[in-house]
Amino acid sequence: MSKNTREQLLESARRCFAAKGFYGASIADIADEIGLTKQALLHHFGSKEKLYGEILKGIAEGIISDIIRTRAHVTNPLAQLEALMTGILDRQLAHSEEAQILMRELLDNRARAEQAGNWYLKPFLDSLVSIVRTIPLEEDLTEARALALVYQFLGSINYFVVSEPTLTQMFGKEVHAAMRQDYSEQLRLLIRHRFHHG
Amino acid sequence: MSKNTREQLLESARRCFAAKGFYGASIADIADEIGLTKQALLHHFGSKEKLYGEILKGIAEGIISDIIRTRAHVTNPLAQLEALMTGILDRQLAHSEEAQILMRELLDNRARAEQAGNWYLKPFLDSLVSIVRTIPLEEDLTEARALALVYQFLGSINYFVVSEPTLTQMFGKEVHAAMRQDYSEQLRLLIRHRFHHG
DNA sequence: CAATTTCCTTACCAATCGGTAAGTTCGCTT
DNA sequence: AAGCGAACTTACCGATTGGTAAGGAAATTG
Repeated sequence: MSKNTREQLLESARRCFAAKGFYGASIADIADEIGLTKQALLHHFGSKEKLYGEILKGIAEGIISDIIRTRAHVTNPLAQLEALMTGILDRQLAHSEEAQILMRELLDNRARAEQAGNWYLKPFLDSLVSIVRTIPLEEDLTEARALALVYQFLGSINYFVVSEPTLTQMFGKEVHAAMRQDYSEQLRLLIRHRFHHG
Repeated sequence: MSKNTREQLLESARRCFAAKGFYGASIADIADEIGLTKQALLHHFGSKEKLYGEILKGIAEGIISDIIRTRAHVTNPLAQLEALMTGILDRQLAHSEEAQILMRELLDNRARAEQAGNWYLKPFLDSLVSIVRTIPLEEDLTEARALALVYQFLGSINYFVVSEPTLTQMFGKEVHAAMRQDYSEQLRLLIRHRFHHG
């Protein structure tokens, strides 16, 4: 039964951290959401920071294993890039709390001043860069240029996922549903056009 | 002298909210940064929420006035879109606190559950959509499709700006400086390629 | 010169934060 | 049946949060 409680706490924490951020979410809220006291949470995770750390680790592992699975099934580098990006889009849309937490992490670790190398997703970025650099006619891109390119697509994806509530608020449910349906194709178009050299 | 103090408080608040978010930044910190007590801040702004509201309003006004200025100088719609996007990129890079605050707002107003229409930047998005829909061969895009398209570029920009500390941490100062230098051109390439129909 | 307003202070408040200490209640082992 | 550790609870703790109340100094106004 302990395993279950732990998983429930992690789920609740994922929701709370996504919605309110690390500072805004209280461990009392998180525990309360599944009918426990904050001391029960502390019993399982030791501290708020450790709980948050486990969540970050879990998210990174999920994303990276997704990537590895995708890379195994596609060989052509451009198709691989396309598959990876739409795969990430689908994943983030399905688990938008994860996208929110990662976006917040991007904003907060400036303040938290974590030591270098502590970031879980660098291998993921590195593999994207190396894929771009094997695309025909793009082999001699500098690391910075390839990274900038990759980052444009990643930015599009994450920004869109994270904007859901605001977009729905501003343009209505129907428009956002249509956007969501189109986005995958639009992303593919964007990538293809970018690499379709005259 | 009051005007000066007010402006100093706004600047300090902008920095703090950008770095720590609405919940993470305390009014005591903000006031302390210019050598005052939090009660002085409350005297000028009434409450934390009102202070934050003024900052949001200021940011939106700045961006929108930038847009209006740009639109007056360029006529061709594709060139206009390009100029607007690179203009926004430059602006956000120069005032990265603003980009951070807007990104946080995107994440937090889900939790704050603000009433619809309360968002300051809708007119800005609307004008971008209308520009896209006047680009040759794109006239019959639906609103959702045009918005998705615009959002891809905006996402690229804001995500990049906000990632500065993390990118610097992961890849070093030099790589990030190179990325920053390239990003404007890469953005232009992305836009041009996207609309360059075979 | 007197009165008022602006700007800021110290003093205080209840609420909430993350975390510690000390049980209690349970199921499992020996 | 005795013991034990895991899973929780209530009861606290000091620190910090946003905000109120009251007053003082100084400039502005009558």
